[in-house]
Amino acid sequence: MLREKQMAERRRRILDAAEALIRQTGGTGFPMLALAERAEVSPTTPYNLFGSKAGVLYALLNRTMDQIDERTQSFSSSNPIERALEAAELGAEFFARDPEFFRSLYLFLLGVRDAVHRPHFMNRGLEFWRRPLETAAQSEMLPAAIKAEELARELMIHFVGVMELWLHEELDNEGFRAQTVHGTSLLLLGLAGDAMRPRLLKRLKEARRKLPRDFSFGGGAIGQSGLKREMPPEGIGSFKMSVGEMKDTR
Amino acid sequence: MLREKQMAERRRRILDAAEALIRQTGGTGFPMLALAERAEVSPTTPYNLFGSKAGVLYALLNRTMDQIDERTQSFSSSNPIERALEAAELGAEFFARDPEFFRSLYLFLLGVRDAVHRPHFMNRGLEFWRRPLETAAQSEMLPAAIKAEELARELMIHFVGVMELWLHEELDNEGFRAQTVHGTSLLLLGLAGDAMRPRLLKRLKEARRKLPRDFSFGGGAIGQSGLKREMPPEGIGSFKMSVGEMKDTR
DNA sequence: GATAAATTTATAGTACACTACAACGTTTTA
DNA sequence: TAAAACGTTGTAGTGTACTATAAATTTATC
Repeated sequence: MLREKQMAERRRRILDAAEALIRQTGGTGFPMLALAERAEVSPTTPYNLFGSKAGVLYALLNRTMDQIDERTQSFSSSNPIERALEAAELGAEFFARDPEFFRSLYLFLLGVRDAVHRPHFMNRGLEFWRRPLETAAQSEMLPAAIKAEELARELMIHFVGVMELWLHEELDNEGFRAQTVHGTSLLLLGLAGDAMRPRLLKRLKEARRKLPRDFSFGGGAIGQSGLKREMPPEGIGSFKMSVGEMKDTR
Repeated sequence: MLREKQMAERRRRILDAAEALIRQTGGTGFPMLALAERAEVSPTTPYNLFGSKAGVLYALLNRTMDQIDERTQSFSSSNPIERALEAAELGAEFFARDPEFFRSLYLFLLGVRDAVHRPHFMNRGLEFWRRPLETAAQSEMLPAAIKAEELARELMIHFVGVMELWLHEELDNEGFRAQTVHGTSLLLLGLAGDAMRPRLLKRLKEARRKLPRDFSFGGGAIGQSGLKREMPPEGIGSFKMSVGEMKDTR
């Protein structure tokens, strides 16, 4: 009993320390030793409790999402399609509200194979998109061509794609929100009945205005696939150590 | 002149070695020293030529895509919507045809901040989706609510999202293809005129049958956000070293 | 209160990416 | 042909995640 309580306490301290370090250093590049010191545990304890650095960060992400879960419980609209749009705005807003923190976390976690924490997290994401569509199943809102679950999955997939651009800074916060709403509207548009179409087209057009103007990514062509020098003009230093925000690590 | 030729030759050897090592070891976890040895260059040369391990891998990815670029140049259909569906199949097929290789590469590169190679690569991806829609701009195929560029971007975003699931093995090759076609159909459905709708609905339904049956991810709930033990039953060993396929590195 | 059980701690060690720098050899220039 | 410019090489070194293990400490049990 006491044992478990103390373990939970240590876990909490470690996650607190990790969050503080991310905010302080602006990335996940902090040494595990610094984490242990700040959490006032031994250097090996984070490994005992979370298995790896990725384990710590996934647990932190999950905890953070717990804290905000309440927000996503209530939708003001009674129409499934409207609720899906609400979810899109809510989802984008959630991450865009704390960009440095989430970008750091995701940039690290996206490239990580983690069979422990990731499934929980992905289920949670799917659930987030499924909820607004719940009543759509029995209502006549959705045509027979698709099930609510299938649509939820498409909405999540789109969101993941937008997120991927956002966290690589190919999309700013404004673009993140706009692109999410834009794609969500577009995905819904194909299924909506004539009654909802005008509403969705309106949302599409609104979001469209806030989409990034230039649809290309910085940099551009750098010669034929490795036959020329593909180094940045000002030298290597500028990107050498920016790999996943980590100094060396993994 | 000769100098450049030799440098290109060294680059080629390094990329060849990297590809061979990935196929041999089934991941990107090989040491840079092994890469240098296999390419018969000094340990520091890959850093001189590519800046980092990520640089090597991005260059390799780009080179690989060069080799297959021809394939994506021709579409058999004259209808933009049909061509977009062709692109969806082609895109999924391209990666699914060599899953170990691309999964390794992406799992590493997704989590990496790289201002040098990534923009080139993303532009290339966008171009891939833009091409089938090229003639859609002047034709009456697309409604005024959206531009071809905007649609191309949505298709790419969706593809990126599907890819993210696939490379984390939350989608197998079959699911990758089906989900890509499914989402592409759905995105197009909202914009298609009445003439194309039946065709798209048919594609949607076909793809739907091949979608994964269970829409949840393995693992599932693991207790309240880090207050309980979140370790795998059989111990830590099974995932400790699977972080991004790298042993330590970055 | 004494003993057993479990887990944290401390320490030392491994493997790796990446860096710095001086010496070398090769290519280019004059 | 001589000299200069340049990139590669070799080596040594830094910082990091992660591991192994034995000792210490804390908790649970009798």
